[in-house]
Amino acid sequence: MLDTFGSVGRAIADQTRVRILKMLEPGELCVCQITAILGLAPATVSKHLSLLKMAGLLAQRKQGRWVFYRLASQVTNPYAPPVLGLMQTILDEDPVITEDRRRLAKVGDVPLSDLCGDGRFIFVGKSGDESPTTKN
Amino acid sequence: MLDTFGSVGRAIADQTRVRILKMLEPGELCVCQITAILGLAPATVSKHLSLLKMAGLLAQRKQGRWVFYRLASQVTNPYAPPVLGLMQTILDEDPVITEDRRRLAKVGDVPLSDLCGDGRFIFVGKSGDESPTTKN
DNA sequence: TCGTTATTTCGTCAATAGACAAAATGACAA
DNA sequence: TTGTCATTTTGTCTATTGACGAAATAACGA
Repeated sequence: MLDTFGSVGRAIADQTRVRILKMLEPGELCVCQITAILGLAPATVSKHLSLLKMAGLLAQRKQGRWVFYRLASQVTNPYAPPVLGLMQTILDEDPVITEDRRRLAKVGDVPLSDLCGDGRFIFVGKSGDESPTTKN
Repeated sequence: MLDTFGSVGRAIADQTRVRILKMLEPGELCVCQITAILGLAPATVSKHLSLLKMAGLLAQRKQGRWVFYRLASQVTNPYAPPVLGLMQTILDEDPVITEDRRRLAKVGDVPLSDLCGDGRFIFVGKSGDESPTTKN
């Protein structure tokens, strides 16, 4: 019980995982999209996603090679819904979160088949000079 | 903003700190009372209390040599109230929390001047064999 | 089948966190 | 003042966490 709550507590104790939860509010995203927005190594992102899923905060959907994550609607951890509910009421004005949203808007416009491909598509810098750069 | 929320997130990510928050629900407690219930070194408890206070979850009152901590009512961190509110609705059936409450009831009966005094009063074991033992 | 690609798992490393003892601080009491 | 006691700070140790690259896995397409 304390452990179950603890898994949720530890899940939201990390800035990167909070960013993931916030960027999934509008809807599901592919791992490569999340990776592109965060600018972290795929392995790192995968670990965070796995932890969030274990805590019952995220759910997973597999479509071919791609894996889509979304905020959990089915309750596997009784402490997940109130925490998810709280998260959705806060941090909307945070500069990091709004920047993530800006990147998310651009990511949404790029077909997955272009976006993935081993980090060819990476967002650099902040808003203003944030035109996506393409390797090669 | 993300940092401010992060301080609350990290605060509740630790089991010991959750226990502290739960045992303070009925009202303020002296550091030595909290220490007696937790069975941890005073320095460790002090660190946890300081962290919870920094996160805006606890407030402090000094009375002579003793320091009393209580759940924060004044808002110094905008994310503290919703989290404190959530905490008070959960974990009431958790075995660790209920055992802490049992110890709390006993601690309440002991005058502070007896309770403190360098760990003379320590709770051992679980309910059933939990008669407090007194060194000397 | 074989190669390619998205994701996960594994192994490693540096940074952080939680534990304690010892020392420092602050406050009462003689 | 001087001693005592509750609490905090400091230093140290170990365990955990978050990061990455490399290797393993899983799924598509030729």
